[in-house]
Amino acid sequence: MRPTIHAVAKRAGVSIATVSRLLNGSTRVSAETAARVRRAIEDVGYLPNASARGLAMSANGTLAVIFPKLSGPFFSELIRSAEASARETGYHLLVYGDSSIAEDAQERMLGLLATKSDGLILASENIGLDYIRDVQRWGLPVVVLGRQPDDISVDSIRPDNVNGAVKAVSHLIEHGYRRIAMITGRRTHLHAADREAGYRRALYDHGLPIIPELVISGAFDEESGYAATQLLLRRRPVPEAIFAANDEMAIGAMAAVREKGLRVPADIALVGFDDIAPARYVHPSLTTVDQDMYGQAQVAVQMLLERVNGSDAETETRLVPTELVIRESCGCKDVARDVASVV
Amino acid sequence: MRPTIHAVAKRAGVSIATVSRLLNGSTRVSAETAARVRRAIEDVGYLPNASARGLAMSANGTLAVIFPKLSGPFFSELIRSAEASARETGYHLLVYGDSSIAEDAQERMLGLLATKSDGLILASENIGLDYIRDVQRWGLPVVVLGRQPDDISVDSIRPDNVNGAVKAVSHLIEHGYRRIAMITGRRTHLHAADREAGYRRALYDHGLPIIPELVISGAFDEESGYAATQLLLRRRPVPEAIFAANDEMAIGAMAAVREKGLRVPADIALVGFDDIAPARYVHPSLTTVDQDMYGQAQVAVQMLLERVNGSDAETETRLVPTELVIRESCGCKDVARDVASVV
DNA sequence: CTGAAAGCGCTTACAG
DNA sequence: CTGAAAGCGCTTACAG
Repeated sequence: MRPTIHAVAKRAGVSIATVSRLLNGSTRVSAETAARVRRAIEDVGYLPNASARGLAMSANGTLAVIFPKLSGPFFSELIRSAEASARETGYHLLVYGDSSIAEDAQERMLGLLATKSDGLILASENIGLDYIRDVQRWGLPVVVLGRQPDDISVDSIRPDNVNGAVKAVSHLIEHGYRRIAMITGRRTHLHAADREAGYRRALYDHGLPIIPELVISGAFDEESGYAATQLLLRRRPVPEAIFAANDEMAIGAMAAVREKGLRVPADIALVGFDDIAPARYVHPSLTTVDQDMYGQAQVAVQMLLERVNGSDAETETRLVPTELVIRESCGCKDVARDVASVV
Repeated sequence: MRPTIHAVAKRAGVSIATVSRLLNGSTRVSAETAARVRRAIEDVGYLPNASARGLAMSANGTLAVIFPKLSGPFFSELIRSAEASARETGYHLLVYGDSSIAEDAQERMLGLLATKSDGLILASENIGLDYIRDVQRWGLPVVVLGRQPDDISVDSIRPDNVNGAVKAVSHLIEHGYRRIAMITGRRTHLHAADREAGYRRALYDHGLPIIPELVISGAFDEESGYAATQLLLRRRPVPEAIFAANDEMAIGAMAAVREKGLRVPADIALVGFDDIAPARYVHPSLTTVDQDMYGQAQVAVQMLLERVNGSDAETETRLVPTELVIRESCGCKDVARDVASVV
């Protein structure tokens, strides 16, 4: 039997109300009594029961995050960051894979999760709007990360795609490249539209024309980046540089360029977006834009806690700054001859 | 106000005991009543309160994992796998970074965590034995993953390092290499001793001598792998292959070999251990041993649940099988000329 | 500053 | 099969 607040009270010769007050930082406890109670807590080895506390306060001091099938580093930054932020503010973090949600009868899942946490970070694209609505209807604050729920009023966080793309393309322009192609994605894709907008803005700002035949749509995977690049390489003159809307497509592009017997960046420079793990290890290493998942998760927790603490401000989308990560593929650095880039 | 069990009972015209029985799968409810209660639950949109339930049952249906500063893919496999296994058995998963634990006054941290979960997976090397003892004293089942707590009786999980090393070295031997060096670690390192034992066994099984000057100790990082290899390359004759006790050291070794103007695997073959993310992306890609973090986490949850469910069997260490991942650095495949390995 | 008591929302013997 | 009631371990007005 674990010691309860009663054991502490008995030992200290006070009522449980007093113990509780001390525990909850109330000042309405005399110094003497406080000392005695603290000793008693030590003596009996007391730890407050979270369920009892949760029941009494109707709050459980826990946040939940539903995580997606992200690639490794994104995933770990997401969880690490959310956990660290939660911890800092005294919250605990519950995690759920989005597949757990999708498979179960939503009701049940919702139920369990909804009564176990005070707020939810939804970091997956695979959860339907209905789920969000259910959670909201239940009075659980939600914050969405990495997707764009248009038809619903909910707080969300996203990387500053436009500025990231502007930085990437401006960097290429500053290298002296003028004929810069882009591999984009469907306009409906959360990030594609904004990254393309950034591309256009950078060209515009530097007085360069947008050449429609240099903008090709891919599907955000390696294969489509490869295919798009094959098309781009048939344009005359051949583009001097390619900006891919994500790293997967950039890596596909790299393969296509190589296959043509051309070199990156000597013949064609290349910049991606996201800074996924392989970006550092491909050869040449890929210049790209970091979307700062750590920062995004931090902001997510922060926004969520505002809601948990009762804010009823209008829902909003918070943009997290993106940063250019300069490596070899843009032509800034000599391409290493061996594995040095990973040593 | 969220609906409670009373609202359901009222609507269904039964007592809350009956609702509770239905919810908990008791069969002692007539079909008619059950149907009525189920409807009522739907109608009022009822979800059982986890805190109340936890308090009444003195169990909260939650497992906790303290995670380490692992590299990306290990980390995500650990969390994903633990979450999936927990979910399958109806448990929720709470996560904590080990730094959260280390910094706080242990008491508080322990307190919060201990009353919020029914069992703990400790996947970090950075937690002192005292912490484990405290948790155990509190009656919370613990299972340790990825470390070797000698002085304490606790269940643990580890990869089958010996057999992994045997496979790796045997593979090199089957390639025809005879003069096989090893970069190992301090004997006190959890994995080093076993991996070295596997190396020795493989040589022994194939009737090959163990040449002391070909076994050099590193520190499980790239730098020491690099340094150890520089030494190895001064041996005469030069080793035909190197088995590094982990991938970081193997990658360091790769750099050292290259720097000497030698080629991997043509001049010196190389095998690592762990299958970290870069292993796929270095050039040539690294043959290595997968320590199956997903499987380890699965077994961890399973062992933990046995304890949670009351098992008082002797504590034990469960070994999770390791598997050889054949890539280019052992000489099995032609080394790709470009980024094809990542495409 | 402190205590007695009600209440948070469940589960589960105990009767019937 | 079903209900009344006690109890899980806290918090928090309400008095004093």
